[in-house]
Amino acid sequence: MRHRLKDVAERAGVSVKTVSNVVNGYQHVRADTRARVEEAIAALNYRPNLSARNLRKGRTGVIALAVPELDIPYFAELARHVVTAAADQGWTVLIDQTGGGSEQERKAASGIGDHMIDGLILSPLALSADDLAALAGLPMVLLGERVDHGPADHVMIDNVAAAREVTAHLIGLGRRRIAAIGSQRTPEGASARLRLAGYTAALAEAGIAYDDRLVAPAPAWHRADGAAAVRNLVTSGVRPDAVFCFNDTLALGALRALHEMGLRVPEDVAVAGFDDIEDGRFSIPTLTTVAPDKERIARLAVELLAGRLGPDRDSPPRELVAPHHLALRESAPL
Amino acid sequence: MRHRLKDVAERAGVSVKTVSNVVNGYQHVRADTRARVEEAIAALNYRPNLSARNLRKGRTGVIALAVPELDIPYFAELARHVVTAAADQGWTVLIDQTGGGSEQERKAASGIGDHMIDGLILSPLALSADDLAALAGLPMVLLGERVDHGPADHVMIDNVAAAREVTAHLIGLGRRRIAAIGSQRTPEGASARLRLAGYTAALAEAGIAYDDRLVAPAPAWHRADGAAAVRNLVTSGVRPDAVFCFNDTLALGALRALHEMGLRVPEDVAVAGFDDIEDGRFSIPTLTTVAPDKERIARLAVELLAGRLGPDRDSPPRELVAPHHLALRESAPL
DNA sequence: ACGAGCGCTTACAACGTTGTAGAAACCAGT
DNA sequence: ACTGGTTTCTACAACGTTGTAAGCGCTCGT
Repeated sequence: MRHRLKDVAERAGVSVKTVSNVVNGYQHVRADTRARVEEAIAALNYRPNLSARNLRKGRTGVIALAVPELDIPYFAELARHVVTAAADQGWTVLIDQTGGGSEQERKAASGIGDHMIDGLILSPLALSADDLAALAGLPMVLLGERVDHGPADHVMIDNVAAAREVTAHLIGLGRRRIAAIGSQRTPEGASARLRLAGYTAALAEAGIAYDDRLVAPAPAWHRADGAAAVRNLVTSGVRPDAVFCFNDTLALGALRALHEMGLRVPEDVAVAGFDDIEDGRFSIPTLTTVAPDKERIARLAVELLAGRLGPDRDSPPRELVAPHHLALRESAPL
Repeated sequence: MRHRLKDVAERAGVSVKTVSNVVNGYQHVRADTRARVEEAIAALNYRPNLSARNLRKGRTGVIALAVPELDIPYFAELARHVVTAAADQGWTVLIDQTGGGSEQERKAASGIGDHMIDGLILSPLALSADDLAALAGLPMVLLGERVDHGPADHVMIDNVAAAREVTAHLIGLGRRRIAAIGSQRTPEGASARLRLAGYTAALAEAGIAYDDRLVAPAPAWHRADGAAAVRNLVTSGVRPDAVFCFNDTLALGALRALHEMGLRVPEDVAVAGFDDIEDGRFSIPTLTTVAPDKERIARLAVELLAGRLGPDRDSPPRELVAPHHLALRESAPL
């Protein structure tokens, strides 16, 4: 059923290597020989055995993408773009779910299918720069905010600026009691820290006093956490007139909780998120959010990895910043 | 930097095969030999080369999951469960995005990374049973409704029953003008056909006349399609008092469109979906839906595939039906 | 017609691993 | 010490591919 070069060679009456040459597009093969070989390949439905090829070449043509959770829309959308960008390089993407745990992430980084993958695009939550440095084995590109100036290539957006812009937009709407949802004190909370920094910067610029009762922590960034945070804020008597959620799923949860408590969005409370996931374009109301250029992020990551596997093998780590913009929708309109 | 069995063997003063035996947990290795080898493995940070192992064993420990689109929440959630279930078997999952195109699906089925994967879990949209039969090369498990009694193992839920139940629920709420959104006449529309059949069956049981103006096609099953279908229905003067959407993203789009047109859910129009995606638990209003047991579907698929790779290699194709239930929420409450 | 040169093809070895078969070492029990 | 059996270890070959280097045969210029 499954044939090898040898079978094709016998059928075409040539050597194994000649078939290999045809398969690999080697130039110096006589036209009629090539035709005969190709006929045999077609007849036997020959497919190269990649394990063998990899063993020989030391390359697999497979890269891994490791994200915390696949069913978080942001990562799913990102994954789609990475798969597409990788296809342009002729790569297949093996997707790994780390669950955000450091052990899982370490496992991913130290070589999922050891030698099965040529490189890794990792979106780390739990691992620190030091952890990662210890895992230098595999060519790696990091996504997101976790590790700045780490030991590996790195693609991110300017979180502080983005958070500042979206907060300034809420201020521009005349809101003064702006809550921030999603703060985290753990070392994992690098994104949270940056976005919080942007938030406070915008407040400072507008001369609004920082009130830490308006800053709500969220252990994870799921819808349920956003909803819980809003309920806490409102029932504890802090009356925000706007909410900046550190990602869109938090914001969708917040919308839900506000609705349940009879508060109107945006009239009573304006809401803004971060990530621009598809859901936010159809929620009720639609969601104002920071829109990172995911397609660009994915493409940059893949290109950086391609560099690492090729000419830039030993160049110093690079940090690339992808653009973002504000998507103004109903929850905090223009 | 990267070491081989041979390096470990030299350091431990044993043969290559003994190291291999230690790595593979072979029983008959003297305790002190084993200790010496393990010390050497640790010292050199040895990792087996999977390409070589695969070449030798003919197995890769990698299976592929091919779905139409990763950023459709249903598939993302399913993917998460498949990855988890596969991990229990010691497998890694390579995720492939077919985009629902027949060419892509064929490519996936005929061997993504030829010889790189041991088996395939495919959620086909475009391929027919005949197409698939031609691709018998790879052990395969199909998900969903596309191909009944096809040439491969198959996991699904009882779509007709589920659609009948949810429609009956809407009827039970006193609704009589129940729209169905998502019908498709193309061969790709197998799920659509089954769900439509359940819908009509429920109408018939309740003695409600079928009105084909209430049945709206949807080219794809995205939020935008659901929104467009509802707008069409309402502006064309058909006044439904309930809408059964053939999946949840359609339903979320429908909620949005109804909201935009000033219709209240569920008071004016009740809405039900299909899939029980996370979004539907936080939408405004929350979404009544058919909840397939995704975790079970994933586990069954992985187990079937494990069978195919093992003892049941040549047993006839099996069809397994996973359970589902109705999740009653605000959009069409009890 | 002959050798140089080139185009085309091939044999061989190697990539790192494991299955097979058998050798060597060990352990009683006589 | 010797046998028979078991445990522990090893040499060798093979998985399917491609790089190397060399071989063959053709063309062409003289």
